[in-house]
Amino acid sequence: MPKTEEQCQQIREDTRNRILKKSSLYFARNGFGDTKIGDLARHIGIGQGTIYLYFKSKEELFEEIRKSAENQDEIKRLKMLAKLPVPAKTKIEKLSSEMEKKLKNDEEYVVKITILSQLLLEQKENLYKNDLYKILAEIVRQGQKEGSVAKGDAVYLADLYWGTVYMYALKKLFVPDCKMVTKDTLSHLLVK
Amino acid sequence: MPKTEEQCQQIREDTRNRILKKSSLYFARNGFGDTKIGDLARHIGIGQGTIYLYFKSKEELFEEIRKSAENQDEIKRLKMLAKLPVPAKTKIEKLSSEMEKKLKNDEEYVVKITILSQLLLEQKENLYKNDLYKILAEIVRQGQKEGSVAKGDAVYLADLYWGTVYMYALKKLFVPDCKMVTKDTLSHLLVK
Amino acid sequence: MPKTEEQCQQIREDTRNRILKKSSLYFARNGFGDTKIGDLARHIGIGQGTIYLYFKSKEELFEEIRKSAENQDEIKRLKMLAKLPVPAKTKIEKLSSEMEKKLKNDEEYVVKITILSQLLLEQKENLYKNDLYKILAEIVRQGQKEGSVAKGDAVYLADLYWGTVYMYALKKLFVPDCKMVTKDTLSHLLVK
Amino acid sequence: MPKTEEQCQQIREDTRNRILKKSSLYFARNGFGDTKIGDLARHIGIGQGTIYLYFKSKEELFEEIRKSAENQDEIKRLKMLAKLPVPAKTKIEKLSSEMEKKLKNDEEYVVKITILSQLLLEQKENLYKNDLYKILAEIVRQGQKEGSVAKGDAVYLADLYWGTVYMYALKKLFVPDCKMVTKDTLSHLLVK
DNA sequence: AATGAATGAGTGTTCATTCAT
DNA sequence: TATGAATGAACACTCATTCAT
Repeated sequence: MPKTEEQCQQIREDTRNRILKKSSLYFARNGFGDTKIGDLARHIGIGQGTIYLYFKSKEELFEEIRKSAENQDEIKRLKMLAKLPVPAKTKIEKLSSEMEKKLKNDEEYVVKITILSQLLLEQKENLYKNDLYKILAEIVRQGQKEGSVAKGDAVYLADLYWGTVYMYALKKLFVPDCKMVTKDTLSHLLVK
Repeated sequence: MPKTEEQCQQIREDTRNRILKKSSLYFARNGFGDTKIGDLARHIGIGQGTIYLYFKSKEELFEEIRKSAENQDEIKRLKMLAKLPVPAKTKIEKLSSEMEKKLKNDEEYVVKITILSQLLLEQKENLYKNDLYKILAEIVRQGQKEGSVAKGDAVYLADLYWGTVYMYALKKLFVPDCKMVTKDTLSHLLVK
Repeated sequence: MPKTEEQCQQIREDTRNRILKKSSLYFARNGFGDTKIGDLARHIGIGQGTIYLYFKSKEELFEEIRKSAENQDEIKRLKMLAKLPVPAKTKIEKLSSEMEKKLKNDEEYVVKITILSQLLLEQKENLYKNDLYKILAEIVRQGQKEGSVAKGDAVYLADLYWGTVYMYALKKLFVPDCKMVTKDTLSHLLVK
Repeated sequence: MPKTEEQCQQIREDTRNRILKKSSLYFARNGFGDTKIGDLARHIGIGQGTIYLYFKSKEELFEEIRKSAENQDEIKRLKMLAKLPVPAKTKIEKLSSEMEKKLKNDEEYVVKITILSQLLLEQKENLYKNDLYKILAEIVRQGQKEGSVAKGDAVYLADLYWGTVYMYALKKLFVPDCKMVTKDTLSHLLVK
């Protein structure tokens, strides 16, 4: 007797997500060229052919992963933080605290930030026009007005901040038991 | 008109270095797996076969590049700096000043630091036992004694410092006209 | 409400025949290598797995189709025709008339003749030892004695005749609204 | 020392033609789906990779072969024949004589006509608008006026003629030592 | 020493077949 | 019995390496 339509739908959804999630770690660690579909499939725990039931090619799978790293939740959260009626210093400390936590515990987030950053690096332009940079720069400017943040190019400082986050994400991905950045270190990149 | 043995030797040496230099940029940008010998040869401006007159394999070429990134001049210079009879703050400022200059102007150095860092990331152990880390940590400890450097794990701080340098090297490699870190920012990662 | 054993048997038989019939058209059009089980199942309107409930493999299905194309009814009919106590000319005209009708209206027959001919072509030997050839050649010889059929190698003429039938079967299979051979044209391949 | 540009050009041209020629026989015999690149390469006597230096994919190679089968020399010759100031009967006899010779001796031509015919069959429309059909039909009409060709639809007769040629090409391709059509048989398809 | 056409081992992708439901 | 998701062997294609010139 055939499976119901719903069951099939569910199975397909699940498998697709499983592939995406497990692949993203693999690609983040090994890059595109060094990732072999055979190894990847074994790592996910499925047959090679199964990947091609869900993605047309290795390249499409990679793009799909990149797309999902680009999703806008992150930016929405940051926007909300930026709009809160609190001092910039508080915002920065809250952001740093969150980052510390995520970098420490949330592997999915670490992978996502790594992939997202590689995307930004490769775009070769607009790097600083990215929303993450623009919003953080805005907070920096607020902090400079309030006197809590050191003077200087706000975008430069936002760049320093996100760059540091990226660097520690990379480290987390590759170095087991690496030293992880603290919220204080992150905050002090911006606040006096 | 036959060339003298010396001339031949010289030509070989030159070609070899040309391959090494151009390749290192290519590998640093694309990684090992994504670098095709065909593309590389075209980028260098020589025939594919020529590469194999100078290197046994793609892997050997890559290793050669890594080796030259690992050379010890850097560490010697840092050791000498560490031994100078001056305050830690001065050492750190001198180091940061040098780094700023090299990151800005010396593409070869930028490539080198990128490759070296990738090596360290992939080693997965000993990261903090590397001489660069140990020596800088020593300077940090000196600074902490002298009261110019904030308290905290010296290795953590050394790691933060070199990580930041690496991050900006990466940025330089991928983002044209990127904002570059200043010697002050670098120094302030360590000194109060 | 459980079905009786008979009903089950009947259903199985029906499905099996449905697969055979629809597949034979598909195989005749696309050949073995270009026929994908997935496409075939979709074309039949059943699940891929279902085919394997009735046939062990793609190859067995194909063989089954070939076998049913090879069945001997055709030859029996021709043998009976050959034995009739009438002039060869009459036999040829009757045969041609039948062929015209079948080529025009009986798709199943068209498919069968196509597959059968491909079989004969690929056998690479014995082509002229096939019963169809031998019996028609016999009729041709009778006609030559009777003076109604042109002189010449009887097998050559039989070959010409069946070849022409095959060619129009092919045409029917691929070209919608193609011009179809007439009984007169067929007859005149043999009779003066 | 590098080969000269000319030499390379020549080698490339030669290899490309060799692949095309040998492949066309292989594809004609086995069809697209049953032709494995590995087998094909072995049959040609080159490495698998070599094929991909000259053709982007198996499909492109196949298309290239089809294209070269479609070339217009054939049609030009037929056009010239049609325009000659001689009776239709003579034209038909000359054409048939040529066909007999080519079918017997010119394997390249046999392959070409097979591929071309498969193309025509698969086009599913316009079959009778093809120049070969139109020109031969013209000759038939001339013959009918002259009284040498039997009455009837000229296109039907042209179709019968070319179909027979195709059928014998197929036979030649698959059946070794097959009986081959004579110029007389071909002519008598049209002339009284 | 230099080239680029040729190679085949290795990788990506398809598809006949199996299997859980 | 029927299904279609999953599988892996077979096949298409790529690319590091070789070799004739």
